Amino acid sequence: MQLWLNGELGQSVLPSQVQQPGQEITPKTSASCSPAPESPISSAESVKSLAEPSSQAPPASEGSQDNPPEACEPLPADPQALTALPFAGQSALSIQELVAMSPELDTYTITKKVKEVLTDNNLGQRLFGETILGLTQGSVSDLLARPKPWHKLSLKGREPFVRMQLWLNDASNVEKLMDMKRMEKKAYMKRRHSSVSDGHGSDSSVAGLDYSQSASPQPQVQLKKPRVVLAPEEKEALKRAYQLKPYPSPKTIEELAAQLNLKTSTVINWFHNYRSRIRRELFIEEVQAGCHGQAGSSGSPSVRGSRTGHSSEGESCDGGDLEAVDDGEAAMADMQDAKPGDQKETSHSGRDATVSPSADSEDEGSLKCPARSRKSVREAQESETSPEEFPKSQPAGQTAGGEEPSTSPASTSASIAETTSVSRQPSSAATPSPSPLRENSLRRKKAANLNSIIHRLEKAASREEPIEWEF
DNA sequence: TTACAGTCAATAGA
DNA sequence: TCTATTGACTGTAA
Repeated sequence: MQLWLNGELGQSVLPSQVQQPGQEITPKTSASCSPAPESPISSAESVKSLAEPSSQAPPASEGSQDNPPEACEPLPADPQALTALPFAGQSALSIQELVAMSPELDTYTITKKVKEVLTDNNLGQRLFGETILGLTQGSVSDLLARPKPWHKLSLKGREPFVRMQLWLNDASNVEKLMDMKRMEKKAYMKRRHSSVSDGHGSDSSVAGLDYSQSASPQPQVQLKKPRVVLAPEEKEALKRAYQLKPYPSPKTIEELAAQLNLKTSTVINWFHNYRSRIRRELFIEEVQAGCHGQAGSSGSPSVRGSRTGHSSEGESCDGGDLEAVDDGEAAMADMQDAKPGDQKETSHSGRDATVSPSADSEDEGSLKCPARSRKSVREAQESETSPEEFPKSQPAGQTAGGEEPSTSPASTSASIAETTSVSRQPSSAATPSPSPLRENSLRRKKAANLNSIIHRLEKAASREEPIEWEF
């Protein structure tokens, strides 16, 4: 059933965005079949287009006879199993149906394979994502770099993997993609040429229009709000706050926001994103630790270490990338002291270590790997502390769950404390500073202040009493 | 309401 | 030009 890959089926599945080689591809619409009102194309469509690059791709909607908005595309699932899925001829199953019927796939292996193929054939994530998955480059990058285990994925989250598997099922797909790439390039050159000869701006001008012009009169042009870029110090502060309390109360969030001079929504988003990304890192570690496929060295420190070494949350949350200690750290002393006898291994693992085999129902995979499930994470934290308080004893070196001491948030935060943000390249958000020296001292001051905030947070937590923030 | 999953899209770095 | 990162947003579930 290699759908589109193989032929007819193929037709109905590709995310269409890909349209004609020369045109702009607009991924979006992630959900293949879901009704995506505003989005121009459905992933389903784009997928399809892939199958037939320049062809007169039949109206994307065609397949959809049964289901709503897009009957969507039929996709094959797993190499073998997927192939066995029932497809009703052209109209086959919708991607969702396929996903639902798909056997468990090894997301790690799939992404690995995809990466290999893309690399070997010099195909970019953008093209692949937009044409095959109906996703943007950033999403593809993320997906390939940090695939979540199948059992942790929602149906929607499984779609890209099913698509990838389908794509991998047929070697000729690579060729098709390469053709597309060539065509795109050709089209690009053509455009470039024509625009140049026209004398007016090249693409950039076109693309740039939005911006430059938007600034102008255009009525309905709402200025895009600039992307917020948190300064290293701010991130550090947030990370520390996270170590103390991954689920801060609204009040705490407000206070943090006020202290950091950020919007509360930014702080909220940061916590959401951070939790979510940390979780993902943990999943990856599980896989890499071997608990995924082959049993075995489950979570050996070494494995973990190597991984975290570079991108794991550990790094992110623990500041593996931080450097110098800041003197203003005095305030953090407590935290450091509190840290669990140094049994840490710096990595976000503070959290995973915590996980107890307890079990939360997750399926096999998770059972084998002590990953903390959403529930367990929260339970761990909430069970011991009221939503309002900080995980009191955590600093003592135990994770909320109170079991394995290994890395604890405290230790992590401690490490963070030791390495305060100085040194990283000034983020765009940082205010331009007069001189390096001055900047440095300002930073130190700021860092000290942030530390102090955290320190108070911590104290408050241990006291269990709300504190008034005045820094 | 809150948290999360999944994404987008801006941006930085190579 | 491509990939990685990350703040923000949307939809969903509890």
